[in-house]
Amino acid sequence: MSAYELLDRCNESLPKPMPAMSIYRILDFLENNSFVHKLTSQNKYIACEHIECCDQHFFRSQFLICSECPIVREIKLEPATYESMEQTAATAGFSLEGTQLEFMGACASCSSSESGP
Amino acid sequence: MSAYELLDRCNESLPKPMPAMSIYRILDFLENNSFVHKLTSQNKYIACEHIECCDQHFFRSQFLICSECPIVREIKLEPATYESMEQTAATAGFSLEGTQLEFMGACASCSSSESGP
DNA sequence: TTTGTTATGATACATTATATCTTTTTTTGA
DNA sequence: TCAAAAAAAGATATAATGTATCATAACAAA
Repeated sequence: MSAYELLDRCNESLPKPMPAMSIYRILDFLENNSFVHKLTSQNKYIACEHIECCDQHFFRSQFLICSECPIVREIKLEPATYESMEQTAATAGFSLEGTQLEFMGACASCSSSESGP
Repeated sequence: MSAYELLDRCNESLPKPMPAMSIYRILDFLENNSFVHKLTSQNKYIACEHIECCDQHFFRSQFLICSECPIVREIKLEPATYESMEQTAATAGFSLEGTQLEFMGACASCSSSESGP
């Protein structure tokens, strides 16, 4: 959901309205600690899908974003795939620090219902 | 540059100010035809780096974005790399339609001057 | 020419994000 | 312990980015 959707959601259950700034500060913290990721192509934020599986995010993610429904999957990127992209970057003289890998497409249920009966 | 930076640039050499809407319409057209790409993590637009090398964009790009200077490189993604990501997506039931692959890091000249003498 | 369609102009507005200043809380170290 | 400093949170305003909408103009087809 977007920062302001989140804000509205919070305000439903809060006695006083929360300022937008707070949401952004909280999101900053959560992002820096990999509890939340930002989908930059959507300006939306999602909870880390691997938040329970390990203490820290030692891997890179690729995000699969369904164009027809709100589903987003966060998939661990294959190390070999990452390395190949890193290698390509190195060839251009770039040293990689971070990635933002977003894929648009149709999720399992949307792509089946689309071509369905 | 951002849409509004572009707007300002246009307005410097135009008799009448151009409305923002026009910039976005023009950018839409250019994007749809792969003359321009949007860097969603920056909300900025760049001219396609391969605009002269072929009639159409039959490849995917990865963007290398320098964190310290305005340099952005658009690199053709290795087909094998793309296929491996596509395969990972397929395993999760996703059919891929588009990608947005952005890499943050330091360009050749910034990474050398950083650790320099 | 008239009619329908598509593109542009213009304005307002919605959405997303940050700057900044104040107040509160926490830390710290004499 | 408690005052000073530092960090976090609250509050407000505003900047930056992007879209909706309606009127007008250009263009194409009948």
